Amino acid sequence: MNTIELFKALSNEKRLQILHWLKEPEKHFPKQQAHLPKEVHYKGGVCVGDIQEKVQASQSTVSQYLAMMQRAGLLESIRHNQWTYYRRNEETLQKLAAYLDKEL
Amino acid sequence: MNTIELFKALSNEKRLQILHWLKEPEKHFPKQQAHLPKEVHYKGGVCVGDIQEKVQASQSTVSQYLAMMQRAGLLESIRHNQWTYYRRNEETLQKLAAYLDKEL
DNA sequence: ATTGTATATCGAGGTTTCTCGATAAAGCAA
DNA sequence: TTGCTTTATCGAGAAACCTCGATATACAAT
Repeated sequence: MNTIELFKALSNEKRLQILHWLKEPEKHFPKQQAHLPKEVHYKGGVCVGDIQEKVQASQSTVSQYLAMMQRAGLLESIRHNQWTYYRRNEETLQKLAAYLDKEL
Repeated sequence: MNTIELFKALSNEKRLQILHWLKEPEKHFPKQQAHLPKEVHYKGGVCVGDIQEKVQASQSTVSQYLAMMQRAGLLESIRHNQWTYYRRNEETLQKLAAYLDKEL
């Protein structure tokens, strides 16, 4: 867990918002995954396009934000066909919360 | 509590270190406050010079770091004579930890 | 094969951050 | 007053971040 990298990733309004939305994906992305058949359904994951539409930034910006958050460990992803689904990595978030609470 | 501002302030190795040191000031700044008489002693506060000596950065850098952390709410300060004593603002840290644990 | 869609990467311009030395301000000591 | 110490602020150059459009890649559909 690279704390600095994590705090940097969290230091941006839009990235923070994305992370927040992904806490309740079915709530914030109601029409999500119209593409995927249920059996392949990536639990809690939302594709880049749906996120982009909501966050109001260019496609490349959103793609880079998501990649950055994944590098920091905040998100994880899988690719299915042409879509990449991102969801939160709760383990990292838990660890960070514990670090803030106990060590910092 | 401005979350973005807080995360930015935490996104720097040296600032994070200072915050950490100030958790146990008597441990990390043993010869602290030789200047002050006990009755004026600012509990847990450490002066800029002592912090600068330990963090290894220029005087102006350290002064700016401390001011920035104070603006974000991570630190608080009082001035006594020519010294400014900085200590942690535990309330903000508590709130941030709670935010990370519950809301984020 | 060609076209279309979703995502990633590249290159670049503008903005912010990092960090410093120089200078200012504030207060103590002679 | 003059000088000394401590901290804050200013100005600036280098590095990092933000954000975009253009292009590349990967795969599906026709």
